[in-house]
Amino acid sequence: MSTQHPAFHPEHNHLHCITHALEDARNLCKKRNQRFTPIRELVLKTIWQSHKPLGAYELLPALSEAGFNSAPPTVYRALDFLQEQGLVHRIAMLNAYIGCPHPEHKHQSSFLICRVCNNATELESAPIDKQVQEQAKQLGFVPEEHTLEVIGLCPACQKEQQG
Amino acid sequence: MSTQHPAFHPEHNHLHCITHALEDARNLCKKRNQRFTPIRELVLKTIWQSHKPLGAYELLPALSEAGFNSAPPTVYRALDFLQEQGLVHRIAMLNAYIGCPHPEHKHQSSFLICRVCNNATELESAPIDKQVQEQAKQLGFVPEEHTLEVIGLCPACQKEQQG
DNA sequence: AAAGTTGCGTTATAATATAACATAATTGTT
DNA sequence: AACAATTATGTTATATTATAACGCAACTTT
Repeated sequence: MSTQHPAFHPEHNHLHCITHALEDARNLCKKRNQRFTPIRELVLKTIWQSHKPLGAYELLPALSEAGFNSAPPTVYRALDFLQEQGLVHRIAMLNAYIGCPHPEHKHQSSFLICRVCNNATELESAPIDKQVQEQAKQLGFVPEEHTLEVIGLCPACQKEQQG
Repeated sequence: MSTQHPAFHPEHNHLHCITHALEDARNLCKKRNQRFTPIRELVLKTIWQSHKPLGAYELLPALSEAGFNSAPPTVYRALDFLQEQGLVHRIAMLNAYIGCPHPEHKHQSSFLICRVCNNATELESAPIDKQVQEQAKQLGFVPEEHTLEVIGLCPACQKEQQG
């Protein structure tokens, strides 16, 4: 479980998450003939510094420090690209962005988000998809994409609250 | 089905929706000892002018026309109240607000939203709740609230697209 | 090497939301 | 009814998030 959902396991080796995500991204972009430019890579790397969703403006300092232009359009363009490639998801409730741990296949976005530590973990979307399909079908609606965002308490923060 | 989910049935008598929603709101507020002030009522009524989610700034003209102050805080305060009372839901993907057709019991928010006509209909949340509970439990996460937002094509707009 | 496409720099501004504080209206208490 | 306490609204200013528009640079294809 820890390897599949490291967000709620503070003891995990996060370097693995980062390097794996960046390698994945490089490979996917190559396979798809998409350009994984330095800016895009840096934005993705910055997002992956933690499992906490980051706002667009929180990504600007990293660009600035690396000597790039750091006006909003720069980061929004990178985010658009990364979202198109499925490398990051946007969490609408938070106006924030988070890395996707399995970007190989396009899928819908579902997250558990801890309201205390802000860590977020992506859920398997298949079971939700099925539910959505069923209910939509009854109404004659054709679903194209969706987002599910769950706020609550992660295991670690539950313990904190008891103490 | 038409009465339960009028949003996707253009022929429905929408006056019923409006009057019913306002009556519901009046009764609920009385029961809960909450003040259903003219501003709050007007904002709710304006939201209920259609089944399309409205942005906060789209609500301001109605306030202005009725002679109220129409600076943003006015409408946001009304929206906060209405959300607390479960009379409207916020749709995060759209930064928009929509009336709740069954505000009696607090519940999670789930919507099908047509990307062409913008009409939105609320889903029964119980089945989704169950899914969320199950997946959350496996990770030791305690869900507190969630939103599910599905973009797609409503029945009417599917027909349009064929023609 | 030229043309076409894609990405980036830059400036300005749009769209959404909240902070802070004063005044008014309502409610509860004597 | 008068007062105090609470809740709602008016008002000004500003924070936060996101996009438009346009020119230049870098890559890609031929």
